[in-house]
Amino acid sequence: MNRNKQPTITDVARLADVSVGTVSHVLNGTIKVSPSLRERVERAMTMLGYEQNMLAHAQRRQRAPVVGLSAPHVASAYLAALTDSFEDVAGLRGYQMMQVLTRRDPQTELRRVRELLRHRIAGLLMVSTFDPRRTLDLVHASGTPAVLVDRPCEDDRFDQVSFDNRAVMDEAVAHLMRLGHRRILFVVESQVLSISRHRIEALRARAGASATIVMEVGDGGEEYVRRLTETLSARRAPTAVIVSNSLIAARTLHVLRTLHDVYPERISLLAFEEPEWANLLDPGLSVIRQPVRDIVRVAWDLLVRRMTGETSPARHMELRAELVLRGSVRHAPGRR
Amino acid sequence: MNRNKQPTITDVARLADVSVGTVSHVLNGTIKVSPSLRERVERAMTMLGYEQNMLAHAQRRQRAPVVGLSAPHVASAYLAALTDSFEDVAGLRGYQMMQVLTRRDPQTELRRVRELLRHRIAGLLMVSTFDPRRTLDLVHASGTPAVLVDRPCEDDRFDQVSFDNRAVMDEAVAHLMRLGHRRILFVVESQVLSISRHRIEALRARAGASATIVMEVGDGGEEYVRRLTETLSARRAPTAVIVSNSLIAARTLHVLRTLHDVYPERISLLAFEEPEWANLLDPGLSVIRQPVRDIVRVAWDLLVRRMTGETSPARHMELRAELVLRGSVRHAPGRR
DNA sequence: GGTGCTATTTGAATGGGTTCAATCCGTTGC
DNA sequence: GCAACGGATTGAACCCATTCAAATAGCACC
Repeated sequence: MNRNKQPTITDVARLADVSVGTVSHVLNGTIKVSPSLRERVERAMTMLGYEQNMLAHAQRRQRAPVVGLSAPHVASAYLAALTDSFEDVAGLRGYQMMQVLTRRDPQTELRRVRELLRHRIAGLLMVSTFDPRRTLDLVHASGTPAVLVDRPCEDDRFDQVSFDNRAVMDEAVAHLMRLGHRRILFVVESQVLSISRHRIEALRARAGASATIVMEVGDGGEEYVRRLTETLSARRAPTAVIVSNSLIAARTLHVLRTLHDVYPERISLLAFEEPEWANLLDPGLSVIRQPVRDIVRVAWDLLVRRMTGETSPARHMELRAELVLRGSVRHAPGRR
Repeated sequence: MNRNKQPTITDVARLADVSVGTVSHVLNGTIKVSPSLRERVERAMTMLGYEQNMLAHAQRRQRAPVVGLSAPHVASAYLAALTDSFEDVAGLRGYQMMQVLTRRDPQTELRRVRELLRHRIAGLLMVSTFDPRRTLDLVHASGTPAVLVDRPCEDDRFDQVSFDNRAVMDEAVAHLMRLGHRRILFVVESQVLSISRHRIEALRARAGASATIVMEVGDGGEEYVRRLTETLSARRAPTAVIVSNSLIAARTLHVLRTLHDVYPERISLLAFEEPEWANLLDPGLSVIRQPVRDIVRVAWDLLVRRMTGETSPARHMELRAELVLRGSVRHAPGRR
């Protein structure tokens, strides 16, 4: 393994017989350099196999050409797509992506984001935990531009982009009610998550509190299977289930299929997020589709604005999500 | 936005009335500091809200506490899980993860990995493209420790960890043949990928070249749907299809279901990778399961060894993959 | 040839840490 | 009481870039 010292800007300058300043200017296009010198410098760089040291670069500039991404995990199709999009757009603009995972835990989020900030990243995208306050204080104190994505938060210090969960939930519930559903179960990861609260509000506002059950299930482990089975076997069981992500959707489908003769005839299923397999099932899974590339694009625009020094008041943007109906949503039993 | 200068180690030293050296030693545990001084320093740090500047730290040490991950994308369940595991294990050891995506293109890989290396990362995990040679030369020249994951490569300069694709493919094909299958279609992303070559070798060795068809389909777009439909509708159509990843599996399932009365009775399906939905389908999807956490753990161990200066010859480790049979694999039609 | 411009080029100061040789100081042994 | 020792502490040099004030070069015009 060749651990020889790599050439520095000084080596390049010596070989090209120019000052280090000139080399730096060629490297960064800081000021105009005459074609002849530029060429000499570039030749020297390729001869030596010189690679700019971004640590020194960033150290001097006080910001690394790196953007951070903090998210709960990357296991869900939704967050994987978000990560993918972000890397794509950041890479195109010459930024690297440094990613931390919060495992849904505010403490972990605080610790990992603190570590990120120590690297003097130029900007940060956060898909926050249910309680990001201390983390946000830290980010704010550091002066690092940040945009909160997907999960709105009572905080007017940061730009935010999210989906209009209330509107799409209202649309979905209205549709279920038109189909005759009068008892709706909503399964959420966590009630304290802002998006869950908004969805629950919309659900209750449209269907009435007495017609709804909310079940909180974390990541939907074995315990969930038991509770769901019980709830769906009760005498006045729900006729429609809405789940808040695709991981829970998978678990729920499993349960629905073990119960005898209920799915999809007697119980309808609708999921937030659109996993790749939604359309492979029979019946197809009805979903609420959230356009990931759009949210990343909007968030990136906001982030770039802040990174280039814009200081206008924080904005909160909401994008529309889309209700995609497939065979998993049917008329309530006894109707039509 | 508070863009005031953050406190430096000098500020801390002044406030605690010690030298900067002492503060640095408290920060990094470089040498022993007496409890009384240590406490004074720590108090000063919290008073000022000091956060270590990792750029300066890394610049002096010539290595950032950052590990790189280069992978084709994160859209597949397999690569998402790999990313997740890597972030987990790296985070536990105080490293940040900087990720680049190669989009399956050697040029992009070269460019993005070069950018990574400029950040003087301490180590690199690569899930390489089909032709990583120039990238590997660059990595080698930089002296950065690296481990090649999942996709073996003719290169004895780097440690490698992969699954034993030949063995598991042999096991799978042997099983299909016992069930009477004599014409097997193998659908791969790209034939030039080393894992594809190994799988194809094992397939042909076991089933005979004349009994196998290999179809190359990239990411399995519309074109693939057409070609697959055609192949499966031919007079002597294959009775078993093996696909090399879960994205292609999804597409393939779709096609199988549009064809009339063939799946799963007349055509069996087996997929490399285990997507979360494998067991949700009816029939369940048979898969070749590749334990992701294991491969990351092994790779990390190797990487740490190199990062701490071990110079033994490069090792090539192979892990066993596991054949998981479900309803999608049946007897060939006419048999039993 | 000299003057006055402008466009390039230079190089020393700088960023915020780490590190190591030198210093300091308290003990121990005689 | 003094020398030798060893552990704790110090602070100047260094890492490799960027940047800006100052020097220089090139050119047109008289």
